[in-house]
Amino acid sequence: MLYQMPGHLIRRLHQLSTQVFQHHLHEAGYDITQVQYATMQALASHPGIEQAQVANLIAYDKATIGGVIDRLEQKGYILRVVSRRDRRAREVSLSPEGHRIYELVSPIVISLQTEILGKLSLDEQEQLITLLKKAVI
Amino acid sequence: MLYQMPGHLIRRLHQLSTQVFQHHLHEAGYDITQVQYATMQALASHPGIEQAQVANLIAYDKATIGGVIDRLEQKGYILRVVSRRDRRAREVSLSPEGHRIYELVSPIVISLQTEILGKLSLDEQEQLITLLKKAVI
DNA sequence: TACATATAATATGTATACTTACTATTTATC
DNA sequence: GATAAATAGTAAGTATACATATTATATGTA
Repeated sequence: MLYQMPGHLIRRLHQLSTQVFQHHLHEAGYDITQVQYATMQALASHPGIEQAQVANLIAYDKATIGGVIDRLEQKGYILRVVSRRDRRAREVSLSPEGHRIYELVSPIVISLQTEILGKLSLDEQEQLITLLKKAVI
Repeated sequence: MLYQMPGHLIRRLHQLSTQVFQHHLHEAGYDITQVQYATMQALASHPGIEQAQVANLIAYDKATIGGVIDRLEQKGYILRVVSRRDRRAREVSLSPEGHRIYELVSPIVISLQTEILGKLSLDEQEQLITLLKKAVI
């Protein structure tokens, strides 16, 4: 009966998704997690954004994003400066090195997405993505 | 483009699922997580099972399950004894109190499943569950 | 302008989630 | 029966994930 519950199935698929991601990136010699990639993606398309906006963009808790950004900063992939407009805020952007890594990693990330749903036909993958999008709107 | 990636969508849905679960159980006065419930479910249907088998049943890492079982034991919901057959192993089962809580909580857990997929029609929910099952087999 | 309210980020604490290493014990092999 | 290999569980370390509290700063209102 557990195996019928969406909650359980979603957890399993998330687990699988994380494993596929980690496996491919590690294989290619990168040490970047899914959430770190999502953050870099947000910064690539919105340079100079504030931390709180990063959290909004990728649907994360601000405390969680704080830690993610700490680690990306330690790796030298991110620049974080106090905003002149609002001294409470931190403006975050990719460093040149961060941008370079982002460009190198993106094709890998895009190509592994199909493998996450490898048990499904391409048609079913499309259906699932459509349903997932509708479910999380 | 991030919003097209299954990995990202799955993470979002997992996040939503966890929130719905936690909200309803907290509302009802229980302090039990999804994983703790899954563990109790496994023990309800397989009393006296070993920890490693719990991990297999609900698809978890043995180190993670060790921590989950620690916390359930602290709450008094679980009994853990060294196996006489194999002194490395720990046989785990629900305590009477754990069983009582499991019975009380189960109807709540079952009823909240639909809410996790609340944005979808019942038809779409069925479709999604079918696809998820196929994806994680 | 004083002060209440709101907001951005950090700090703290709890609970996953997994990896690698380690201990205790069992099983297989000689 | 001795010993190598395998297995069950724990320990330590890293990275989410979120709730609550705190600090610093900004904003709205009397």
